[in-house]
Amino acid sequence: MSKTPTPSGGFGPSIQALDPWTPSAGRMRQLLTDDERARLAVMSTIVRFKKGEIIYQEGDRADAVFNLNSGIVTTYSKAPRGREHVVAFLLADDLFGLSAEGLYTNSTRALTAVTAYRLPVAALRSRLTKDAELEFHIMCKLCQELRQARHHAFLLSQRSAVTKLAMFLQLFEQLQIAKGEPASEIHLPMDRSDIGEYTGITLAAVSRGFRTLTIRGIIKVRDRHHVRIVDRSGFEKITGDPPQSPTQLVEAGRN
Amino acid sequence: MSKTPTPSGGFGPSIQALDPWTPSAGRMRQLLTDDERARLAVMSTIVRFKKGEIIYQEGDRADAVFNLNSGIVTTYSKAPRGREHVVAFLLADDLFGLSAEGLYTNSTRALTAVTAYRLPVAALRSRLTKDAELEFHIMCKLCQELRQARHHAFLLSQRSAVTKLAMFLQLFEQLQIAKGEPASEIHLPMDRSDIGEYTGITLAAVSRGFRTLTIRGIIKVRDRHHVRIVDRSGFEKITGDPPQSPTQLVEAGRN
DNA sequence: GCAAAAGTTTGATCAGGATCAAAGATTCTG
DNA sequence: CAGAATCTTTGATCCTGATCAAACTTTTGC
Repeated sequence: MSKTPTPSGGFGPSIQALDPWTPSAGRMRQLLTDDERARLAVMSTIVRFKKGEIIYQEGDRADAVFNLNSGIVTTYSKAPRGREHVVAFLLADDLFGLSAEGLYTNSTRALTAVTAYRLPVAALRSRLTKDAELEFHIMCKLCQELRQARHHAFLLSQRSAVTKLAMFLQLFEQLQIAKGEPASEIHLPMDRSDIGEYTGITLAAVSRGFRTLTIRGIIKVRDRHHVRIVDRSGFEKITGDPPQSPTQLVEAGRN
Repeated sequence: MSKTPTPSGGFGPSIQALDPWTPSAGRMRQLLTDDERARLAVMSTIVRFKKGEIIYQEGDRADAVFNLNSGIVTTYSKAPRGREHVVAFLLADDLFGLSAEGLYTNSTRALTAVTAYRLPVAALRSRLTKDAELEFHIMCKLCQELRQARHHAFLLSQRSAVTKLAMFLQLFEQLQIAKGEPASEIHLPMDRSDIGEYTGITLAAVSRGFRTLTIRGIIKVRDRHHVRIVDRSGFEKITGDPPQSPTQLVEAGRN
């Protein structure tokens, strides 16, 4: 340990600066190039998890990072009163395995059957040392995460359960669009209690929230995992969102 | 860009990996070395803001980044129903000015009289292109921000107003410790409504929350801006936090 | 294909906060 | 320093969502 990096701990968020780190419209979800992906792939092994299986737990020694290939994963942490707080839902191409002090900072569980690439931290680290391009892309991912985390906080700061729910649906709709999938119907792979733990409301409130939106003619629930927004303007009145364009790259920045 | 450091992975939605980006115990609040700071300083100008002054607003053209020198700044964004959502409080040495698509993503206001360095984005960008060290440190800051944003989300996911308030106090206490200031008394430079907007509860609820904690003998409120925790274990029972050590650097990573 | 398990809806009750409102403190400002 | 503007406390009322619990429904495992 020599001159260490030094970060700050401010509370405040510190870096709220910079800018060029915004994904280009076309590649919202894939921040790495195919090339980079391939180079990393040779250093990794494929791992599979069954639905419900725990991939790692908070506090476990963090010796590897994962790149989700297929399926859905949820990251969560323990909250008081035996509850769980869902930090995020991870989709294909997401990287996960964040750690601090060599230990994972939260737990992850496969929500569906999952396949992922498991990349030893040591390998990634040595690769990063020589690959500035890769490092830059990881920086982009960090910025993206930061934006997402703040959006999550914003969602949680809403007072009404229905608003939180609507914002949650909106989030998933946008994710789906970013993935290039048809968006006429929103696919929610997780169950009601996961939604509750993400939105900070109870299971029962989630259910009632869906009913309320249905009764008001805002959404139509096909089945447990499929919802369609039938009254767009009513929906936007609830989320408070006018149109809101997807993030886009403005300035290439590097090279 | 040559030898780069050793970041970590991405997550959640994307980067949730890697590790070494954890502040070293000693210099929690200063991510940049004095050297780097000096090099950036020559490219910046000093700006001053009076208490209550708006530094920039969401949507303004983002042509500069700021490094807070003295005073307290708050970042916020507009929420439905004319409310404001406080994203963070910024203290000395924090960088701010995050943007996307060339526009600031939120607004900032001086909570007290403020002095800051104003650094044109173009200058920073060109500097970053040649300075891997600096880039690494900025990466550290991003990781830190991400942790903070997630902590904020966690706080907001709590059901009880008193719990949120206690977690908020805990946060400020830790910040103060990180800054190397005596921590027997917590200094809260913002007013009650700012606290409410950060914790997602109303002004009135903040006030009642302080009273509740006082009545229960957990805290003692000296005045508007000074609180002391008098019953530590009772306090920790509320926040759900046992001891919780401050983040620390595990692996130097780079030369 | 049928039980058992898991997940979901719905009900009834209750408490914690939101809201609206007014009175008390503090801190500006001229 | 007095009056104004701001911030904070406290009150009264109402409503949303938490809780506890029971009836349904869908999925899973044999």
